[in-house]
Amino acid sequence: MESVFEIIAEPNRRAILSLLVSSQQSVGAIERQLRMPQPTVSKHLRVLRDAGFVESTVDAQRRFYRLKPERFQEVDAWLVPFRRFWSAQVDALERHLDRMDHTKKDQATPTKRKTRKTK
Amino acid sequence: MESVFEIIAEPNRRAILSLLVSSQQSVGAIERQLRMPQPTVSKHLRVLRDAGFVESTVDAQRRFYRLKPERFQEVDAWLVPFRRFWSAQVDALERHLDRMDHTKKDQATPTKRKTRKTK
DNA sequence: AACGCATATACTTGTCAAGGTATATATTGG
DNA sequence: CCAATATATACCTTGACAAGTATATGCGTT
Repeated sequence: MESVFEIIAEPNRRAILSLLVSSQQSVGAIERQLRMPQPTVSKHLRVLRDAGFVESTVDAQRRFYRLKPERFQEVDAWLVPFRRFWSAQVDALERHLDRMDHTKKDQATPTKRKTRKTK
Repeated sequence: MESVFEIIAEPNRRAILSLLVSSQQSVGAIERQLRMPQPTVSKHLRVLRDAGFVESTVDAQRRFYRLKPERFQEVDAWLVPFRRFWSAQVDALERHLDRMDHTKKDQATPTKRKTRKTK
C-alpha cells in the first residue's frame, strides 16, 4: 500500500478521516455515524494507523482514534509544484475565486462581477 | 475509478504529472524520460485525460499533453479542514518553525537542539 | 469465574485495475 | 500507394485489496 495517496484513495477511509477532524472518536462511534460494519471500520483504522494518519489511545474496552498531521502535510507538499503551476494560470485562479464567490471583505461586490479579459 | 484520489494513487501517473509541471510533453518524450513502455504511458495518459488532469493537442503524429489545474484544486480543497486542524496543533507548528530554524532569538543553537516539553 | 460489550483479526471470495504483448489507427515523407 | 514513425487500443493474465462472515481477544461488572 505504501504511499499516502493509496491510503486516502479509499472512500471509507476518507470518510473516517473527515469524521476525526472534529474530535477523536471511538470505533463504535465511527461505526454508527458512518453506518458501516464494525470489522470494516477496524480494518480501515488499522490501515490508517499503520500509515500514520491516526493514533489511538485505550479507554477500558474503547479505543479512541485521533488524527496525526504529518501524512497530510505530505499530500500538501506534493501539491506545491502544481499549486505554483496553477497560480500562474491567472484565468483558472479567477474562476476559482468566482466559485468561492462570497469573498470576505468588500461586501459591495454586486452579485457576480466578472471582469474577464477573454484571453 | 472516479475520484481524484484514485487517479493520483498510481505512482506512474504521479510521475507523469510531475513531468508535465515544467512544460508540455509528447508521449514519446514521457516514455523516454520515465523509461516506461509506450502502451503504459498511453494508457495512463488516457486515464489522466478522462479525469481532467491533462489535456492534449495534436502536432502531426505527435500528441502533446499538458496539465489542467482544476482537479488539483480539488485535492487542495479536500485538505482544507485538515490543514485547519494541523495548524491548531501547536506542537506541529513549533516543529515547523524549528525546521525553518532561523527563529528570532538564540542564534547559538548548537547542532540539533530540541527544546521539547514532552507533553 | 462467567457473561457481555468493544474491538481486533483470520479466512474466503469477488472485483478491478495495471502490466504485457500484440495489433490497429493516423500522419508524414518518398 | 508504401514504408516508417507516433500513438492508441484490445485482449489476457495476475495481483491486490475491500467486503463479508466468523471468531478471537481484552476488559469490566456481577
